[in-house]
Parts: sequence; structure tokens; C-alpha cells
Amino acid sequence: MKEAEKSLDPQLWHACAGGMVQMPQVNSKVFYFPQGHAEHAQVHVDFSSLPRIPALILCRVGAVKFLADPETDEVFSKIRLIPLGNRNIGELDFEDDGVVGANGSENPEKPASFAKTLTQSDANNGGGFSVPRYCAETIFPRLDYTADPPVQTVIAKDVHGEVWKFRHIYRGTPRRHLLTTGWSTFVNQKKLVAGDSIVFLRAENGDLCVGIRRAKRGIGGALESPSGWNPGPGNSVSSYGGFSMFLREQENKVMRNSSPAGGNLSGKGKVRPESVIEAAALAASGQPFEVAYYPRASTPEFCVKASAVKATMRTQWCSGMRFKMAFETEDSSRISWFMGTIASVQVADPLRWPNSPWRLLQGARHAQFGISLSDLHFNNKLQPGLFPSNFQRYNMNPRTSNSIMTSNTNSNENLSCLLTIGNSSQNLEKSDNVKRHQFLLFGQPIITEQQISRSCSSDTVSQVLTGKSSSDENQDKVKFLSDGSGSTLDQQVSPEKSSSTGFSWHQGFQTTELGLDTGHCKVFMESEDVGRTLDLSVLGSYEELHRRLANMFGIERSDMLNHVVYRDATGAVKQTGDEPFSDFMKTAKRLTIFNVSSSNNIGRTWITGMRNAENGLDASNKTGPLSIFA
Amino acid sequence: MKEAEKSLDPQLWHACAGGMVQMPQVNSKVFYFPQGHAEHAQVHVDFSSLPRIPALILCRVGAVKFLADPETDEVFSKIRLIPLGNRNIGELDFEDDGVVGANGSENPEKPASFAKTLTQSDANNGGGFSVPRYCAETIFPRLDYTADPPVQTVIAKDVHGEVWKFRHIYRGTPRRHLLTTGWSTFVNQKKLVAGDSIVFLRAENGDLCVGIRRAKRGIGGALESPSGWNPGPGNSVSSYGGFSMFLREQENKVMRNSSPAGGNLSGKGKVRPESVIEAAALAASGQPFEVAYYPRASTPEFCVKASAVKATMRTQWCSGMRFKMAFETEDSSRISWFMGTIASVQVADPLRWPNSPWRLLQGARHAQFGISLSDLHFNNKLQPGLFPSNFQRYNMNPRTSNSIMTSNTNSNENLSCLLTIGNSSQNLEKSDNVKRHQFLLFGQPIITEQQISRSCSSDTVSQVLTGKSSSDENQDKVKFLSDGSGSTLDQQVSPEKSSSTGFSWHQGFQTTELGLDTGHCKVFMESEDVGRTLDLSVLGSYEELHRRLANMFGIERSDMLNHVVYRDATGAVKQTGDEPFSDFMKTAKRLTIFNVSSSNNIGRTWITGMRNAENGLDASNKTGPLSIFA
DNA sequence: TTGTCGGCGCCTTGCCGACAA
DNA sequence: TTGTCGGCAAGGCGCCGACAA
Repeated sequence: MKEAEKSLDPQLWHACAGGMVQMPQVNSKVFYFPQGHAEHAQVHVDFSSLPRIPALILCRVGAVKFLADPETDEVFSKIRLIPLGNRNIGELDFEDDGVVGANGSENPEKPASFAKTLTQSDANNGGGFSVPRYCAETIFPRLDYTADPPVQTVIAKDVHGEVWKFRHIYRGTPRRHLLTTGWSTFVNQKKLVAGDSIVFLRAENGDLCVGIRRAKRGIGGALESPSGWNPGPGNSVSSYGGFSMFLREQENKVMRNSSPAGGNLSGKGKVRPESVIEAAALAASGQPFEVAYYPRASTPEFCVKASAVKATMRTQWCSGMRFKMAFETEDSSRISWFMGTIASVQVADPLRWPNSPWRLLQGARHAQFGISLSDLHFNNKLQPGLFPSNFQRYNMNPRTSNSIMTSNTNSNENLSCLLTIGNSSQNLEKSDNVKRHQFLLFGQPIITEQQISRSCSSDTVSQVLTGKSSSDENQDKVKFLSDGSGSTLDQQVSPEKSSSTGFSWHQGFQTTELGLDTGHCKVFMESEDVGRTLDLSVLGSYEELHRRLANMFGIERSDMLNHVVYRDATGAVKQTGDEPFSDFMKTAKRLTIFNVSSSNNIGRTWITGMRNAENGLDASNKTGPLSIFA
Repeated sequence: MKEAEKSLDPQLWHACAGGMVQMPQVNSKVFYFPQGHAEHAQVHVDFSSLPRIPALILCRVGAVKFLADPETDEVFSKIRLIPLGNRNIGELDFEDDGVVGANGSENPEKPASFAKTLTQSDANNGGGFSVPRYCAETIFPRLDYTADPPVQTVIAKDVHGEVWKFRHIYRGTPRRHLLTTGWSTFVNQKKLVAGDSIVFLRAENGDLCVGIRRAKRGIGGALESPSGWNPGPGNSVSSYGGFSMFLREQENKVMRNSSPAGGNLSGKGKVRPESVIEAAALAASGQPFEVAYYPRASTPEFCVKASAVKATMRTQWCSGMRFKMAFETEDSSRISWFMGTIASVQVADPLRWPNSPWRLLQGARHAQFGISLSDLHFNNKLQPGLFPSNFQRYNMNPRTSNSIMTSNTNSNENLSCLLTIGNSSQNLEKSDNVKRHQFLLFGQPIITEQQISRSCSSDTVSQVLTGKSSSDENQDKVKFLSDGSGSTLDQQVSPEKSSSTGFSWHQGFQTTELGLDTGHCKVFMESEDVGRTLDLSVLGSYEELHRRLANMFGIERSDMLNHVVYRDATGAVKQTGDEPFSDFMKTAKRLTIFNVSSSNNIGRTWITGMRNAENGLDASNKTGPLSIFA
């Protein structure tokens, strides 16, 4: 990759980055969080080769470059930081820490811009683009309405300065603004799909600019990204399933036409762990360094303006406290607020970073939503009142820890709702103070530890899934839980309808993280959210297995044939019967029974499973033998 | 790039590599030529950081991996070599140097295979593939001729093991074999264009395999590759021009659909110079090393079996000797022979590699044609009888030197025919023993030094262009010529018709290599083959320049306006008048006057020029200030 | 106001035999 | 024997207004 390093218009950059993204000004002071930088790399960064590094390092901003990926158009920046020495935080002067906000540089005027999330119709192959009236009238060049129909050619420059031409027409009854000719070329070239956003911006010199913000892609999002958004239920299984199929087909198309390297639109690997190590080492030794920051990467900022850090450090967060967080509806530039109650306070990684305030500040912009509001549009029925509960679905990876915390709290208190799945009943037996109520939610058995905290959501149910396993957790996990709080947090909420698909992914992720001993196998029904654990070592044949599964799920044994697939430790997906039972017994790690009735559904889920199988292979490098299946 | 490193079927590998490619057997002995390795990298490799390295190093072959590029399907191999110490060549035992030939491994049976160069119709979007009868009947599965029409699905595996399905039908009047459904998908996926070849092979296990051999792409082929083939004249200017345009349009299409990285189908940069340095250093120090070898890269082998080297070293090549070389018609597996007379013998790089036999052996497979016969198909009218003269057009890069040589010969003797161009008349004045006959060939003045050597070709005229410049050659060149032979060889033949375009490219290349002092500028007419040198420092204005040019070429001065373009030292292409004359005078390196009459021609040539301008930028890294223009 | 749909025309894709090299 | 061409049909692409949320 050549370092063209051509800084683009900061206004366009900010428009693409999103309204909540702020960049520190040159010569301002910021705190650099190596931990946050590591999270930004979205892979595990092993700091063990370095001496202990401070959790946060005060730096002066030497330079900021506004850049865009030449392939994906994703905006990112390179920030040069000069450490200011290892003085006590209290002694420091935080005054001149100006921040370049959404309005770009020192110019207080926000340029006229408009963002729209692409609908299916917008992204369809045979279609045009429905231009919202506001955009057409305030951003686009003035149309001559005396013509019939009024039509013009709109010329827009992208982040690379490349020029795109669109036919802009005002037609139909009732009249509406549309981009027709040229639009589908743009969609194809930029490989846009429904859910991605497009930003139109009228620059100061009058040029019309166009930028894109890609939706977080990939079904395995929750698997790939520690802070990834778990799309979850919402508008029903079928609609989501259909959408994921669409994505896959698109992706295939894209992959066939482009090199494998070019197909990676979803990020990851943009910041390499070596870069983090290098930066952290330089920072700790007081030498200038440069970091790349991808504002769309859904991880919290790791260069936070010094005054904000200082202000937030004054607050002692503890569970039970109410809090309020700003986030922006990206396509309309309004600020929305989310209010909630702090559920748990916990140091993210007490071994490596003791007393680190990282993600404690979830105020000083760690509280910012890493995911953009546009993601919420997957839920077509979404209403403002649902935001809080949706936010709770934000997937808090146990590895990267909880977002809200102090250091001396019982984390079992104030949890909204514990939905225990899989083999976690073992945990419950250990924590003797929990009450067990079994009830059905959307037809699925749910075990709660506490009643719903009404403060989170007024008309929906929110649950927190405990993903913790007891004795069979892997080494990594043991370390992480060693602070004794005894509960790995992971939140999931189903606001209106439950989606088995969504849940299964989630569970797949958890299983990935937890791992299982040989002989034990997770079993899932395609249509159900809840998995069970089965000890294969007590079984002697496929017939016995099928009988057992038939009993377990109350279905006909004959229906089992050709409907049970599993993944083995190597990641291969097989059907029962593919290999001798003795081999199956040893290697099967996750087993899924497909619905017998709907053949359509089977096809779809099978493909989904294959997809996750790929992700599973990746993940296995990190956590050893595992099994994922949706 | 991940090292999948999955060795593919050696038979398929050899079928794709071409019939002339031989790979050394494991445990056999070969000589490793660092010089050849460097040429293989196709960029300048600077050995100056290393101590002096032997010109050839005897090695044992540790391992051979047969691989294929995951993106382009280009076959290559990795050869592990273990140096056998620095003993005197004469003392060595060359016995067990078995070679894996085209028939693959030790198996003496050559598998049934067939290669065909794609015609326009084959590569057209809306078309199928005309299967030569031989291929259909001996390679494809047997067709049921009782059906009407006979039809079957042919399934073939590519180098990655990926399966492709083609509808194979025998229809039409007269009957012919065709691949229809599935073919265009294959063409698109593999990004094949007319001129590329496809190889069908029936493997030993009965599987049908399909491989591809890409034609050397890009108009600047002769510029990019030291041993590149100069397509030259042939079936008229317009047909060639048309074809090159076609290539360009195809390329654009490809580029739009694929990432920039994926667009590089033409090679270059496959072997990085660092790898060469590393290998050479390890080889010199007697440590095992690995080299990658791209048999389609058109550079001579640099791992040559030891016995062949030894045998050839016995021969004292000198000019005037007759020689005979084998090469294969790749699509029919016949061996053809080329016979010629040695024109000049010269050490390739006497400073860096004194007494190196590199390219002394263009016998021991250095004489092999680096280019495939398929390149000759650009000349549609090509007949077997023309091969010799066509071969003479093979572009012998002065840098990489002449292929046939000894060290004590007057290189001015026995030259087939010297066509002196540009400012080389100065040379002639220095070599007082040459006779000067001026005559016209295809309307161009030609100065011969000797009569045509009839032995080269019976019905065509062959010439050797002397590309030598006198006092204005650059440092690099001076070094190269320092052995005193005083003649840089470059051969060019126009068998039937002359193409100004072809000639111009050739000249462009020569000018590149030779370089010019500041102030001196090469001047070319678009329609002419012959360039002149102009001392810009004696001119004072654009007007004076135009007047001078008008005189020089006998055209109207007014016609000059807007028809003179030039390239400066940075590689930029400009029109006269774009910058102040004083700047122009200092930087212009090559100047071209376009035909005024035919606007069509101008357009075409302009595009060609731009293309070459790009190549010029690359080349400038190697030779300093230069000027290329076609 | 704008997202989605069916209608429909145009243009590309791709299969065919004719024809000629 | 096989390369190229025009014919032609199918189907995808893409523009349109209708309709409804």
C-alpha cells in the first residue's frame, strides 16, 4: 500500500466520519490510551514484550492528517503525538486542548451536508436513488423547475477527488427528487449495499462532494469485533435472514470481481498490532509517535482531550448511579440522549493495566457509542423510545470488559436481567444467593436472576446473558475473571420479537470464547435460541445420538436424518454419518438440528452456518479448539 | 500474501509454464546465476551492498515446489538450493543433474494436453470458444455423436483445484466443437483477453485440467522487460493499433472491477530485489537459500543444470559462427529451430561480473527464447518461413547485453545489416572502415554497413539497428561499453511491411537506455522511424524551435502549433508552449511531432504516447533523466 | 415526503448457422 | 477445420409512475 498521504478536505472527512467524531487540534493536549489503541486494532495485542506502560500518557498533538482508504473510501486520520513526560496528572495544565469538531478546523460554520442511509431500493441494481427533498434543495445545485420534468446533471467529487456524474430528475406523482443515470455505476464501483450511508456535502468553494459510510458488515460482526454491534432480533427472523442473504450474494459478486485483498470492506487489520506496540513503546519512552485512527471502527477514542479526562476523573462512578450519554442520529444531525443506570463497575484488565481508567470515562468520550445509529436501522420498526433497550444490546465482549464500573462493587447487583443459557446452570448453583425463576419469553425458557430494571426501558424487556462457564473456561478467560467478581457480562435485549438467528450468533460467539472439553458438545435447534450440552462420550452410535436428540427436543427420530450437521475442531462442517461415529464423537464441537418442515429455511441457515464456519477458523487461532454454528 | 504453498500437479504446472520450461530434479546439481536472478526480478538490483559474488554458484537442488499465483493463476516455482562450496568448476562432478522436463517428474509419458491462443472471437464477451478438433477428440471426454446435436458438460479443474463447467457442443455447418455456456464466465473470472492462451490437460487420473498462459500485456512491453518482445510491424499499422486499443479498453474494464492490486496481471515485481540480494548473499556464503522462478517471465533461466553449463563452457563462441536453437510452438507442441549467425560477443556487465558466462551459454538454455511463440501471433500473417526474421526482432536490451558472445572479437564484423538511426552518423565517421550506402526501405532512409546475410532469412530483409550514441551516452552506458567493442547491438527486422509505430517504440526504448545530455533533445516525427538530435541550447524561443523543426522535417511551420509534444526529465508529457521556453530548453528530453493530416492517427498515437510515458517513469529510476515517447 | 413495486423498453449477453479463409 | 459475422431471443438493467406508508 502506497502512502499517498494526501490529506482531504477536513469538512468532507468529518462528514464521512460522523457527527460524533472529534479530532484534537494541533498543539492541543490529549491523553493517549495504549489500551484503547490496542482495542482499535481489533485483534489481541500482546504487550508482554514491553515493560509496563502507563495506562494513559499525556501528549501534545503534533499533526493531524485527514485521509481516506484508497480502496474502501473509509476515512481515517494519522495523528502525530509528542509525549509530555511522566508528570502526575494532577499537576498538569489542561487548558489549551482545543478540539476540531464536526464543523471542521477553526471554522465555526458547519458546511451544508446531508447523510442518508441507503434503502433497498437505493441500493438495488436496477434502481435510482431517492433524494430527500432537503438534500436536493439545500445541497444540490438549484434545479430549473420550469422544465418538464426538471432535470440536471449533478457532479460530485469523492474523497479521492474523483468526479461522479448523476442525472438528477424531479418527477413522478407526487413529485420527488431522484438520481438516475450514473447512480448504479456509483453503487457498483463503491460496492455499496443497503444500510451503507451516503453523504452529500457542499464544500466552501461550492463544489459538491460525496462520501460514504459503510455499515458494519458481515454476519460474524459480533465474532470479529470486540465491540461490534450484535444486530439481533428486531423486525423478525425472516427479514433479517433475507438481508443477510442479500449481503452474502453481494459479497460473492464483489469477491469474484475483485482481488481477495480488495474484498475486505469491513475493516479489521487496518491497524496492525505491531503498530500499537511500537506506538506504546515510543509513548512510554517519551518519544514522538504516530497513530492511525479509524473513526468508523466502532472502538472508543484512544486519544482523548486532556481536559475531558481530567473532568471525568473527578467523578467516582459506581453502580446504581444514573447516567446520560449523547449520541447523534447521523443522518439528520440531531443529538439524542440515552439514559441508564450503571450496572457494574470493573477494571478492564486488572493484571496488565491496574487502576486504568480506560472505559471508565464509557463522560470523556469513552461513553460514546462506538456504533453508529445507522446500524439501528436494521430494525425497521425502530422508534425513539426503543433506543435505550437497543443500546443495551451493544455487545460487551468479556475480553474487553464492561463499560461501566468502579473497583469495589458486587457486580451481581443491579444487573437488569440475567438470561442463562447453555450449561451456565452450573454457575447458578455456585452463586447461592440468586433466585431462579423460569419463564418463557417468546417461547424460549429464560432463567432470570433479578427482575427487570424498569429504569432501562419502559415497554420492553431487557436481559443480560451470563456467558460465564464454570470449570471449562480456557486459560485466557481464567485470567480475565481473576478479579473475583465472578460474572462475565454480556448484554442482550429483545425489544419486540425474538430472532433465533440473532440469538444463535450470539451464542456462537460465547461458545467460541468459552470453549468446551472434548466429548462435550453444544447442541442447537435451528429454530431455537437455547442450546444444550450433550456428553457424546456416553453415546455409542449415530442411532443413539439421534434418539437422544429426538428426546431432547421432542421431535421424531426419523426427522433427524440428514438434518443434523456439526462442526469439528478443525472447523469443518459435516453431516452426521459423514464419518465413523467414533471419530464424530471425538471431534464434534457444535451440533445443529435443522427444521424439518421448511426447506427454504434450511437452505438459508445452512449458508449462514458456512459463513460462520469461516470466522470460526480465524478465531481458533486465538482461543484454541472451538465450535461456532448459527 | 499468504503462503498457501500448495504444490499443484506438476504436469499441469508444466503445461502452463510452456513446453520449453524444464525444472531441475531434487538432488540434482545446478548452477545458480545471481545475475540471472536479478534479471528475473525485472527491476534493477543493486548488488553493491554485497561483497563480490561469484557469477555462478554450483548448488544442489533441495526441493522444488510447483505453485500458482492465487490471483493470476500464473505458475511459478520455489527452488531450494544448497551451495556446494566454491570449488573450481573444472573439478566438479556434474553427473547426477537430472531435470524434470515438460513431461513432469520422472514419468516419461507426456500427458495429453492442448494449448490454444484465444482468438478475438474466443475472448469476445458474447461468444463461445472454438475447440480445435484435436483438443475435443483427444483431451475432452468422449462425446456421444448419436445425439443431435452431440452435447455434454465438460468439467475442468484449474490450478487451484477449482472446478469449471462448460457446455461442450458439436454443431454448425460444417460441424465444429464449441464451448458455450460457462465459457464467458471463465473468461471474465480469469480476465482473459485475446492473445492469452488456454491449456487443457488430461491428467493421469483422468481429470480434465485447465490452465492459462497470459500473453505479455501492455504496449510498453519492450520498455518494461529487458528481454521483452517488440511486437513490431506485421499486419499493418491499423490492425496493430486497433488491437492495442482493444487491450487498453479491456484493461480499463478490468481495473474498474478489481482493486488496484488485483489489476497487475502482467507481472513485474513478483520477485523483489531484496529477495535477490538475500539469495545471492546466502549463496555466496554457502548457506541454503530459496529462489522463486516465474517461467513465464521471459527472462532466461538462472538455475541451469550443471552438465549443460559445463558442456557449453567448452565451446568458444565467436562472431561469425553459425548456431541453431530449439524453440517450441507452444500450442501444438512441435519443436521448431532457429538458425542464425553470431553477430557479436560481449560480456554482459564487465565491471560487476567480469568474465561471467551469463547469457554466453541467449546452448545451456540461456539461448532459449524468453518469449513464447504465442507472442508471434500478433502478426496474423505469420508463416513458418518467417520465424527466423521475426526472431531477429527479439529485442536485445543493451543493458542485459548480447546473448551470444566471446571476449576477443571485433563486433563490427559479420553484422547482418546495420540500420543506423538518429545521431549515429557520428559513430560512422569514427569507424572509418565502414562503407556507407544510403537507400530507402519502406520510405525510410537506411544506412547499411554490410550486405544482408542471406543465411538469416530467405525472403525478407533483416537489419541490425545500431542504437549506439557517441558522446552523449550516460554514465551507466559508458561503463557498459567500456570493453571497447564499441557497438551496442539491437536487432530489428521488418519482414513485409513497415510499421512506424513499432519502430518508434523501439527507438523510444533505445533512447531510454542511452540517455542524452541536457540541452540535447531527440526529435521524432510521429510517422517516421528515424529520430534526430537537436541541441536546444542554441535556440531562443518556441518560434525558433518550430522553424528549426519545420526545416528539419520539411513541413509547414504553422502546422507545428499544437502538434509538438515532449517529455521532460520528470517524465511529464507537455505540449510546447506549456512552460516558458527557458524551462523547456532545460528539461525537454524527447520531442515528437504529430502528423497534422490524419486526426484519427493523432488520437491513437497520443494515447500510445501517454502509455509509454508511464513506463518512462518507471525506467527513470534506473537510468536517470530520460525521454520516452512513441 | 419517500420507499417499494410492477410495467416496460432498451441494450447486453450469448447461442446459432452462414460464410469464408 | 475454424475464425468471424449477423441474426435473434432471452433476460437484466434501469427509468417510469402508481400507490401507500
